[in-house]
Amino acid sequence: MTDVNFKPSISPAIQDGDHPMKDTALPSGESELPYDLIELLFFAYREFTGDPDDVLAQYDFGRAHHRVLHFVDRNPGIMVTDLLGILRITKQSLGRVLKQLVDAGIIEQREGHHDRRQRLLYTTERGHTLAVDLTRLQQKRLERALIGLPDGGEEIIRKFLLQMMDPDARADIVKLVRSAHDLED
Amino acid sequence: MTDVNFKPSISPAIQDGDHPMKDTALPSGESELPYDLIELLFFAYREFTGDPDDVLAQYDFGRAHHRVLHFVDRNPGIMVTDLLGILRITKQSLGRVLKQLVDAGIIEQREGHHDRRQRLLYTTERGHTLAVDLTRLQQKRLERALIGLPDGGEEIIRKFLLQMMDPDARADIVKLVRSAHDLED
DNA sequence: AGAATTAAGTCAATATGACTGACGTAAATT
DNA sequence: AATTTACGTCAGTCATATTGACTTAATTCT
Repeated sequence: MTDVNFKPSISPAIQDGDHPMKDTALPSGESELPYDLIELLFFAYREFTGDPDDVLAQYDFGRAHHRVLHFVDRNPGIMVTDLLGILRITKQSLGRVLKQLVDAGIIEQREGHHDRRQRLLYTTERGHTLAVDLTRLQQKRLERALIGLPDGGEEIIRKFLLQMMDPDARADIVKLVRSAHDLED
Repeated sequence: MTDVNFKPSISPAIQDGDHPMKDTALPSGESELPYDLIELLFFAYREFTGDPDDVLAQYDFGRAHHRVLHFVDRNPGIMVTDLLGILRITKQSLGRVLKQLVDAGIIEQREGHHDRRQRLLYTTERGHTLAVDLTRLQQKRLERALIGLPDGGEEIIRKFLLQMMDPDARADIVKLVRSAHDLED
């Protein structure tokens, strides 16, 4: 361990009261800005994506590999083009990560039957196992987060997250996510 | 525009039914894994962080700058050490980003009164304005996401996000986020 | 008063994941 | 036959992060 502060005091210095402009005006309703939700989203998402990291590190993989693995495992036989569309990265970016996953025996490519230009993507048995392991880590955190919510809480979370998407993107997302289709109000 | 697929069809090739192992077994209750929440979180967070990008690009800033700006604006007079703790990055990483923000007149550093080693961080007037502008972008998306949720929906979201954190980290987060303190169950 | 610790910063090298731009090849579509 | 699509590759770059070593100044501890 070198320089990094893992568990800091997190106590901003409120010692001297001469902040330049805070407390002085709040010109246009700034006090109503949803700072709490914004920050909670930041911290929650960081924790959420952090869980799989240790496991992935054992394979010399990173988050990019996780994302590819996840969506291939969830959409067996997906085309490279469609995967690029989901991840919104370039094929050059995908290329390196995908090659490493194929070389490691996590993902395999098969020629399309109807269209022989396609290299359809599948997880191998090992790859599927890894994908499920990582999902279970995230499942644990989600289950803890859902504890104590009122009835229908999970549905509310789902609706909230879906509505975070631009309206015209929602249909596509719902199609992709599948199990969320029951809240297409 | 070159190679990138911005609005793809997102329709995994379900054409050929010979997936290697899917639909064949589901050995250990995999069907109950919360794939929908996991994917919705991924897409929702991407949209959420994507909003400020265009504005930031005009200043030649990226997400790293946004995070620093946000937490400095929210915690005027914060110590460098505490900021490092919140962001969980090294001071070398912070160094470059912070220098650019200071050079651009977005953040200013002042010597601590009680401890002259400290370089307490404040947003300038310009910096504060930028921070608020970015927050308002995210506010818009959040408000759209909260539409149509039942009464107490926002509280449920807040509780969910807070419970995504490890229990021992929650107190610190609550202290930092402040406005969330009413749900410390 | 002297030693140890803390706050902040710097130099140097490296890794990861992304990007742009330009091309190439095979297969399908028009 | 011409065009488009699917996929891949070569080459260079950028943003953000890392590790490790070291310095300076100021505070705290003994």
